[in-house]
Amino acid sequence: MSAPDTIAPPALDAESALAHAPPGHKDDLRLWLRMLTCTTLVEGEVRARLRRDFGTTLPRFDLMAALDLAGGGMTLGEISQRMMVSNGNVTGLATRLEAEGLVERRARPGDRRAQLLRLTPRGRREFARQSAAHEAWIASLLDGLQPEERAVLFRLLGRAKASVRAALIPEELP
Amino acid sequence: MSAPDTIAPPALDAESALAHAPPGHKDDLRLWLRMLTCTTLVEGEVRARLRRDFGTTLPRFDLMAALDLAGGGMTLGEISQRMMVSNGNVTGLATRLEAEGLVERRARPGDRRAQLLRLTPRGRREFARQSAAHEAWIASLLDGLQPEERAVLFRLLGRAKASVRAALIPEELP
DNA sequence: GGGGATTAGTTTAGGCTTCAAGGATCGGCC
DNA sequence: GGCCGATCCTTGAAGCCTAAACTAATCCCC
Repeated sequence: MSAPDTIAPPALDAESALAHAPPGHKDDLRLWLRMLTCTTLVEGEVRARLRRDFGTTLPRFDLMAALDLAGGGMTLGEISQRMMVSNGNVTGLATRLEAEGLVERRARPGDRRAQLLRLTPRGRREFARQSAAHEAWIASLLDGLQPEERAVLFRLLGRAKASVRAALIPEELP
Repeated sequence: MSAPDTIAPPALDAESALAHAPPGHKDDLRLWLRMLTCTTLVEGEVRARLRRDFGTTLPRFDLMAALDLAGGGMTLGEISQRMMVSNGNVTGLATRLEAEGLVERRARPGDRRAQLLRLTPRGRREFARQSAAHEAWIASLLDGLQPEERAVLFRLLGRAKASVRAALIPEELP
């Protein structure tokens, strides 16, 4: 018998590395790792392009996207819920975007605790450019899928999302 | 006419917020946002549980998982490729894990540039505990999916991954 | 051998992110 | 009116992450 081949396989990601693992109850794990790989690939590419083409970052873009969608401004708390990040995180992002003149803080009438964040005109212009490019990037990255595949994938991801939320929410009650 | 209702809709995530946007070429965008939401939900829960139950973090766990799978140790470069993160990132993670006695650096025979990273016995024990819990968490989060749904989702995510890689790789040639 | 390109890893500066603690404000209840 | 708890936001410490510049070692081709 020749020497055992212990050279690591040239796997590119964790999910592929697990592809030849012994069978077991690891199907869910593989599914999760594949989803994560997929997301990481897209996200990394979007980050790189936002930086290269617009000199901005994904969190900044996400925050501006939220503001753009909600025409009337949002409080920092609403933003943090929408972006699924912590409060303090949004504080910092808002501060940097404000310093760049892309968003502005405004007092919310009748509540001196809260502040409404909204895009400045310049912020709106900037975001419009970024948003158009972003949409095209995503479309091109998913270009290899057939229309029906997209529809089924969309539906199944919705089912997955519901499954995760159902497993999550009951535990979050103190 | 009464005052306009400018209160933001109570959407929980970006994808839901987009659900009633005007139709257009935004299907891909919605698909992507749904995938991202799904991933973010799972990832956030895993992070929280790793912290709560084991006092560790997801990047640490991921690095140890890579080492555990590759019995003979991996170089920092291999790890950074597998985890799809930068070189410098792995340097820092390895340093922290080494300080905790969970991994150890070893010279690679015949190449004084590279070093092999491997789990210490204690690291292997720790990871075994964490890994078992992690696998159960994932299974419980995806519990709401039928077996056939999982199979189809797995296949379609594979197609999506291939699509993204195909759109990516040609551009990375200088 | 010697020299240039390549590869492995570290360092640095800056941004992102969380958790936990704290300050300010609001609302309701007596 | 005055207090108590809840809500909104900020701050601070620590870790994660990247890009870019750098050092050290190896490879290779002549």
